[in-house]
Parts: sequence; structure tokens; C-alpha cells
Amino acid sequence: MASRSTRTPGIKDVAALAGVSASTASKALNDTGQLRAETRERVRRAAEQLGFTPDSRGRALASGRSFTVGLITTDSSGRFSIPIMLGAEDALSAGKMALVLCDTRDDPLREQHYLKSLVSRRVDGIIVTGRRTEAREPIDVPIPVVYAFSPSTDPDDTSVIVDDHGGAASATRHLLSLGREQIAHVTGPESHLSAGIRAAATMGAARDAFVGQPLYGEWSERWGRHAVDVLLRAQPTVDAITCGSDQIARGVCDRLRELGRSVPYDIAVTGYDNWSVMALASRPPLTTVDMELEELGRRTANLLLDVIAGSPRRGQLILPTRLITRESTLGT
Amino acid sequence: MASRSTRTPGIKDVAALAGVSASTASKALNDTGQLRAETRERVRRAAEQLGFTPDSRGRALASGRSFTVGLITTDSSGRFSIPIMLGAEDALSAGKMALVLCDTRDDPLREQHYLKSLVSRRVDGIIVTGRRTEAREPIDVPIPVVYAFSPSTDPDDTSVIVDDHGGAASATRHLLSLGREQIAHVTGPESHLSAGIRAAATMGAARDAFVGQPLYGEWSERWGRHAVDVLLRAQPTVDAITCGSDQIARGVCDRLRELGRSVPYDIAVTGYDNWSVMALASRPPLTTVDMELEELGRRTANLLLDVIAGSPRRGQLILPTRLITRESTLGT
DNA sequence: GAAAATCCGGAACACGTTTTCCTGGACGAA
DNA sequence: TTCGTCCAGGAAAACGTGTTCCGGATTTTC
Repeated sequence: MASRSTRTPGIKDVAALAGVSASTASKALNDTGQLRAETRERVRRAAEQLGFTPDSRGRALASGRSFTVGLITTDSSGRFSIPIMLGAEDALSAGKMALVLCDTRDDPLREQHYLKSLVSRRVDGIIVTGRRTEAREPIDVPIPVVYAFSPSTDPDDTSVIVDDHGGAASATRHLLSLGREQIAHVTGPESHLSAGIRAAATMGAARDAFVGQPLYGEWSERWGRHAVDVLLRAQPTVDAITCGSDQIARGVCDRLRELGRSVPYDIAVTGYDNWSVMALASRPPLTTVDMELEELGRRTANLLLDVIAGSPRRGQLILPTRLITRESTLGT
Repeated sequence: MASRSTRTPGIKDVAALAGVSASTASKALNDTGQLRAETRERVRRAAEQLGFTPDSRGRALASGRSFTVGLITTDSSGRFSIPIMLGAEDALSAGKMALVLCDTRDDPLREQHYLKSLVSRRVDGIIVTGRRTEAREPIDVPIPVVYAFSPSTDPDDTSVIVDDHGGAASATRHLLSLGREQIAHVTGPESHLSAGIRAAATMGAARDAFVGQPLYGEWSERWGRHAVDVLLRAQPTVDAITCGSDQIARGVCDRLRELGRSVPYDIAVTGYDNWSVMALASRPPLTTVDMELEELGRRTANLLLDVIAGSPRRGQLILPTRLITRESTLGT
């Protein structure tokens, strides 16, 4: 009875079983065209009986779209790319789109290779993301592109980025609202854009309450611990420390505890990133700024879908952060 | 001169420019068939001039393959899935395959949805991975499948897993070789397969040197800290602690330091996972077991490629771990 | 110089679907 | 009865590539 071997059934098999033509079967299954309800139902039953699944390669060819988008990340082992990726994947799968993953490992050659591959697959769009907030060179492809987290250097490109300034400012305002009057800032390398922006935002929001200069170092717990020593020597009366990352903040908390300073009663501490393994494991748990990267990924994907659908939205979309308050800044 | 608008050029455009037929152009570009070298070169130049990129949808349709594999993960935010994913992507991209990402978020409904989508895309194969080492129900698709990290409950399926027993044993043997004579074990929930296996392996390798019973708790720094108190009360002369995870080990180290016990001189400590943010940030840095998950991802992908190519390799492939020695077990 | 072998390239088809166009029939209205 | 309208469904083209087959052209061989 099996026509050939047990090949996966095509629409023609369904059509044959239902006693109609392939085109009629297509219309029946896609709820298009003019068909009798009875015919539609018959085709539908035939499809179910055969376990028919439409071959999207054929569909892609016919529709001119591939229902696939590519995600190019320079470094997906980084903890920023991953939530973005997941958010994008979530939003895309809701729209029946698939996401193909391309990790360039920061290698321009690999990036070229992936771009060719994506163009060759006639991907409907591309999301480009990076591990730093610095703007990056745009990619050159005849396909809609949206940049996430790292914007394109071309302001006419579509980019979705985090409001780093607002995030840092919100942490500082939170400390001010708790009555803190001497706020210091410990962060990563001065050469990193995000470190500079967060430092500037902190100083801007703290105004007279800011003490000393931002302490630039590296994104590590060790630097956080060391910075405490430096800071207390210069500013012994400091009552709050905002940090450029949760790692630094955790180091700061550890060192303060070792020195017998109570967090938050003597000194309040804030982090940045809401990286749960740091923010929650810290003693005490950290008040921190969540960049809502998964939401950023979702928004990026939806923006890309809009562009694909024909309504391009140029320029930078700046998404707000969210302040998560925990014990490291409890009110006194 | 442009035939229509600035459409992306097809092979027919290349053929027209080179003054040959489409089929000849195909042969020229794929180094197949019988063509004069001069013709080949002419076509090649035409392709380059037009910036021609073959449409892989057409190729997929014609070849019956999609050059795509799906990766189903129950939870890609987990830190185990990510390196596996990256390794797989790396191995696949070398073989001109693309990886489409499906994060089920542990929702059976989403899993079904993704499976349908992958089947519909006529994916060449599927990699299934999970965040626990427990075996999982196999998926039912007419497509080659390889399971990574979480094997299939069907022993005839192809699975690639970590040698958890060997990993834990290697850490213990390492401690024995350093002359440690009273080894304890602190790990996660007893209900977790990996916790049980690692505990059994530790006891088996330590033999008489094992003291007390494995301490089961949770995979957290807090439990590690607490376990130290429990352990020192019962076994005050313990000189080595193997932990079921780096998080636990970090907590253990922290608490020991607070109690004035030196790691490694008084008590040596080992972790598990080589999760850099824990293992390197710990004081002191942790000797730990690296499951080499990226390599596991690569092996999985290559195995899948083999299956796709027609040489199925059934059963479980158990990959070795690697012991990374750091200061937490320095020789005395 | 003719037959055979070799080389080159084109035409046609296959892949699976969607879509456009078209036909045959049913039905209603004049 | 006849014409027009509408509906259900079929035939064919289109998407872009790879592959198979075949004929014409060129070279080789006797």
C-alpha cells in the first residue's frame, strides 16, 4: 500500500489521499482560496492521517522568505549575549521564526564566513550583538539588520541599547533617598565606555554628595576588595559605594566585612548587572541595576520583525533599566 | 542594464553574464561536470562581479538536505548548556552546517512546538541537551538525534555524556597523592544523580581515607559555608574536602578562612565544574574538575554528522573530564 | 578521409510549495 | 431557454538550484 518506501509524505500524497489536486490541498491547509468546507475537512483529515508536515524549504522558496533570522554574536560565552539571545529566540519563535546562532569569537574572518552563510541562507534578517556597549562597525549585507547592546557606528542603522546613564543614576538617586551623603564610585577600566558613562552618571546624580574621583580598575572581585582599601584611606567617612559591576560590588562587600564595616549600616553598596550568581551570593545580597537584557533581546527581535514587515524604524532605541533593591542598601 | 530592480542575482544572471546556460554555471561553480577551464573561469568571474551567493534554499530542495541542525535545550540559561551549544556550533559551522536554537524552558508544550518546527524545516539532525545528568525521555522524530549531557533513557539511542564517576575519583586520587588521609565530601541534593555518583566515586576512590558520610545539601555557597560547621563538629581532624560543585567549594573556602583554617595547608579543597567565575574568584583559586563541555558539544556534533552521513553509532559515549589543579590543593 | 572516442555545454526535470489563472458546472434572473 | 454570475477546484507557472541525459563539436585513430 505504501507508494514507495516510507518516505515522509508531501502535499501531493495528502492531495491524492483526499482525492484532490495538490493546489487544492494547499489551499485547504492554509485556509485560503475558495473551497467547500467539506473538502477542507477531508484534506485536513488526510493530512493528519499521514502525519503530514509541510516542508518549509518549499514554502521558503515559493514565498521568497526563509522564516529564519541569524544572530551574530562576537562572544556568546559572555554573560551579556546569552540573555539577549534567549529573549530574541523567545520573541522570534512566537512568530514562527527560527534563530540560527553564529558565534564569531571576535574573529573578523569567522564573521565574514558567517555573514556569507546567512546571506546564502536568505535569512530574513540579522541581529548583531556584542559584549561591550561600544559602538561597532556596521555589517554590509542586503538584509535587514538590527544591532543589540552594541549599537552600530552608523546612526541611521537600527540599534537597541541600554540606558546605562539612567541605570547608574537610578542607583545613586536611590542612595540619596536613603540619606547617604558621601558617595564613592568603583568601576572597571576607564577605557570601557560603560565604565565612563556610569561614572559620569553617578557623579551627575550625586552632585555634592560625590566624594573623590571615580576609581577605575578592572571588572573583578579582587579589584573591588583592593579599591576598598584605597578608598577608605582617601575618604574615611564615605557612607555609600556604587560599583560598576556586581563582581566589583561583591569584592567591596567582602573587604568591608573583613574590615568590620557593616553593609549597609555603615556603608551602603550597589552593584550593576543583577548577575544573580554574584548579586544573590554576595553577603549581603546586592542592590543592583538590572539591564533587562532578555527584554532587550525581545524588543530587538520584534523591531527586526517590523523592519522585515516593511516598517523600518531607524536610529537608537534606548531601553530603561530596573533597580533591584536588596539588603546591601537597606534603609537605616 | 539591470534586468529588473537591484534584485539579488541568481545563478541565471551569472549564466547570462558569462554567456552560458544556468546548468553550466552551476557546474562551473561547483567544480563538477565536464567544462573547459576557460569557461569555468569566465563563470567564476561573472559570479564574483555580480556578488553572487548561491541560494541555499534551492540547494536544500534539490539535495534533499537542509544543512541545518536543531539544538533543543531545556534551559539554555543554565551554565551547562551554553558551552555545549558553543562547542556544537563550532563543530557544525566547520562543516558548513547551521545551528538553530530552541530553548524549551522545560515546557513540554514548547518542546512539541519546536520539534514540529524542526521537522518542518527538514533539519538534518537534532541535538538534545539538558541541564541535569539524569536520563530523559527520547524524542520521537524521523530524524537523526544525538543526546548530550542528559542521555536518552533508551540505551539504543546515541548519547554523549560526562564521566562523572571518573571526574570525582580523579579529584580524590589527587588528594590522596598529596598525602591527605581524612577526606570528606560536600555536595548537592541527594536526589540529583550527579551528586550521588560523585559521592559514590569519591568514597570508592578514598576508601579508608573517607571520613563520615557525604553531606548532601544544595548547590550553593551558603550550603558550603554551613557544611563546614557541620563537618568540623563531626570530624575535627579532616584534612581535605571534595565538593560537588565550585559554588559549594567556594563557600567552603570562605568559611574555613573565617574560622582561621588555612586552605590548602590545613585543609585542601576541590570543586567541580571549573566554572571560572567561581573557581578563579575563590580564595584561594580552586582545584576543580572540568567537564570539558565545549569539547562534549563538539564531539556530539561530530557524532551527529556521522549519523547523518550514514554511520550510526549507537549507545553512550562517555567522555573523560580533566582535573585542573590550583592553589586550593597545593602540595604542602 | 571516415569512423570512433572524447569533450563540452545545453535542455529538461526534480525538489515541495504557493499562487495565479482558468474552466466547468450550478444557479438565478430575464 | 438563455445569458450572466458565482463558486469549487484543477492546471500550470514560479521560486533557485543540482543532476541527468543527450546532442553537437572537436579530436583521435586507423
